Amino acid sequence: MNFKVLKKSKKSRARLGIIETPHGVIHTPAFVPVGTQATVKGLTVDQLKNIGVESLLCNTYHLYLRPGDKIIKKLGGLHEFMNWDRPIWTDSGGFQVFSLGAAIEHRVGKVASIFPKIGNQKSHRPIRANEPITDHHHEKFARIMEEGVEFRSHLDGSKHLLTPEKSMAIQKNLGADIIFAFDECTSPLHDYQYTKKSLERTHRWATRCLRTFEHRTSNLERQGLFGIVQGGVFKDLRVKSAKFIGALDFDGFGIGGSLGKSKKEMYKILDWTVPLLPEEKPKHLLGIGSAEDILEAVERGIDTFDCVLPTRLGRHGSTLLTASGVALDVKSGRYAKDKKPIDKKCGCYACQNFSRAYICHLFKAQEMLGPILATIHNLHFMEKLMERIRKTI
RNA sequence: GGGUGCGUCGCAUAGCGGCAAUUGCACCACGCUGUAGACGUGGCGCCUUUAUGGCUACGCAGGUUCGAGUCCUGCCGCACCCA
Repeated sequence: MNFKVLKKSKKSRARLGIIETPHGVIHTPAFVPVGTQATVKGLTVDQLKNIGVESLLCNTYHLYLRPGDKIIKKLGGLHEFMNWDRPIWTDSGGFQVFSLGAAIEHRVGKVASIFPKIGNQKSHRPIRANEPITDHHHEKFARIMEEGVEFRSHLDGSKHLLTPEKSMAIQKNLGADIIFAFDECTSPLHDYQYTKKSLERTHRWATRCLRTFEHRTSNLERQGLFGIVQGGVFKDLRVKSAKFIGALDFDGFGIGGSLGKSKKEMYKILDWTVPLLPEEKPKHLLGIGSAEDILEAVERGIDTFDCVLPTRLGRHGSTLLTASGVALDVKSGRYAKDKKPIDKKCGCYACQNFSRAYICHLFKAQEMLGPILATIHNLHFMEKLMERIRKTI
């Protein structure tokens, strides 16, 4: 993997670049759709290519559990398996440490503006490490240790130990072009002490990943390995992490973990960390993907993004409409007689061919074409957004 | 003509003396940011000062009871069976 900065903005830290991988190039800034289980839910690879998608992000944890990384390796690797010949990224399983662990316990997402509305709680006190779980319906599936993370499979309850070494081995078997170091994504409700402890462990895991990872002579032939900066909302921890991870021999960097309780906090986190990372290497903001957030992050020097938001919103019947990312709830009955396309200025397959009324009907009737068309629209929207950003730089 | 059963919030259901009343569907609103998510949460008689509030409600009319969707009588309607 190689990265070249082609142009730098004079107004901000934004830059235009190109990532070269064994399976082709990624023009940055780029949005990377998520295809967790070796598929972007609902879409064929041809549809993705028509939209202009250059790369996809798949998931180590999910593919390890099913069908198994060894099977995928035998079948010729992930590219061959899913018939996608363009670049693939794989997440390390680090996010599942959170989503199957603290997220269940704390009932939150990684951006804490998504606070739970359960009960009458208006505010959340920070959660201390090892605090007992009181609600049995919210028992977590992940237990974190120095060695790695013990998962209880969400599929069949079986136990699996995922370690930095194992994550690297799985990701090697899957054969993605860009892979991530195994980390712990912390919760916005974790306090300073816990976040610090977790950060130090993630740093040790990062060096273990690098030690396991095979560096070959030619950069272009081999996988690129990205290290992940953690530290939650705490400035000194983020700075410490950016310095530590940034000094290691990674091919690029991800900014991960809890990104605070508001968008402002997220932007601050980027302001603290991005300038401390090697300038010539690509920087990825993990799991962020609203149009507004992407614009702010690009200005702060982020090159690539992955996010489930456009695909998930599409499946759930919300279609992205405007540049600010405001969604139109196309499945709502108020569009049942609306002849207009989702967005009359949009050139996507859905908007060129179908009315809101038709797509609304498909959702009401639970026809699979509804989520498919809405997903096409949303990914097209993201692709155009990134294109516009690249032109502007 | 005789008999049996049944009539509950748009539809379908639960309810067997303390009920504005269960559940599913439909409908409506909101949420979703490295995918346990084609999902989740809430609402769904009317009114209001939104409350340990008021009113009106389980085919219709009476009755028993402190209290009736629930028990009794009659009527109406529907279904099935026997003539």
